Amino acid sequence: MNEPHPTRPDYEAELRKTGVRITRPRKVILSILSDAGDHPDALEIFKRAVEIDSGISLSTVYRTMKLLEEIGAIHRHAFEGGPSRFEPAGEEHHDHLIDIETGDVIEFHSARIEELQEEIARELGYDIVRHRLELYGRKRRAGRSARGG
Amino acid sequence: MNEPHPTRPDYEAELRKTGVRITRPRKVILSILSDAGDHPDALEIFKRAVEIDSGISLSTVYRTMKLLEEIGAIHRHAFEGGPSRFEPAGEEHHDHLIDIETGDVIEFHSARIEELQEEIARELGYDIVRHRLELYGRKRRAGRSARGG
DNA sequence: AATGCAATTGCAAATCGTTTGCAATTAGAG
DNA sequence: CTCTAATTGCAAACGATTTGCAATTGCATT
Repeated sequence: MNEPHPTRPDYEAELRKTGVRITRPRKVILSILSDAGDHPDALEIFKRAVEIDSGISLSTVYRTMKLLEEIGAIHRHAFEGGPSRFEPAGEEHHDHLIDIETGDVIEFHSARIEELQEEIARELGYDIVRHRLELYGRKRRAGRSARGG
Repeated sequence: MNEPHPTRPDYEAELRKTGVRITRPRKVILSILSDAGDHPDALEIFKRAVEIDSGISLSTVYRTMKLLEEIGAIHRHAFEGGPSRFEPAGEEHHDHLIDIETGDVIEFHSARIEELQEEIARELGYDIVRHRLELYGRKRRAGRSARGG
């Protein structure tokens, strides 16, 4: 068995805390998010949800994602091109490397880069509110030396 | 007055080079881009264009931006929230700090960050094809040390 | 367990930024 | 100046997301 995330988020608790109803559609969506190891978009979440309860609508998925984002339970990422993709907010801060061939997302973190960002902003007279660092790349061809091909 | 860009791009030449027609609408749009010191979006370019030639359509602006992007004459940036914004491709590579209050864009560059990005990607087994580093912040309240000017 | 009502839903229509099909116009080679 | 393919404006189509609305439902209350 593989743990999708180090910190399994208890979304229902988070929702209750904000005085929001735990409805059937929300339960389904929340369960999907809980064990999503990837970074699905709204449509993908919708598809997974329909398999569990065919009555769920795409609007509800969008509404739920917005709700979860507002209470800070998930993060929304608008990677180049595609629709927004989501991930639980539990983990600690990280940036993303997107495989431009597969769409796979790899998380990474660099304290040094963060420091440099702060430094740059400071020098420009700004306070960073949030930032976005995305690397778009492709898997390096293993084996022979660096060659085009 | 003020030089919008260190390197004033000769868009018409670039277009001619790719065997594309220099039409009236294109001339207008190109002239706007040439002395745009900011990072306007398509609608903004359209508005400026209409002041010069009221016959220009928004579709043509979009088509021209796409064309210029394809030949590598401009860069498109999809900053959080808003529509794509454009800038001449002439300058050397840089990233962006976006003032979340005004929408102003400040350009910066950090060789060190670039290096670190490469290093990270390499360690993850990837080659970076492109990347995106955006800082979203607000002007620091002029406390004591730094003074805005 | 039944009640009541605001929160939530599904649906369809609306929205926003952008692209596209098409018939009319036009740049620019000959 | 002629010719034709490239380009245009327009409106309609687009994909992702949001919204109005009437019907439904969670859940605090009896």
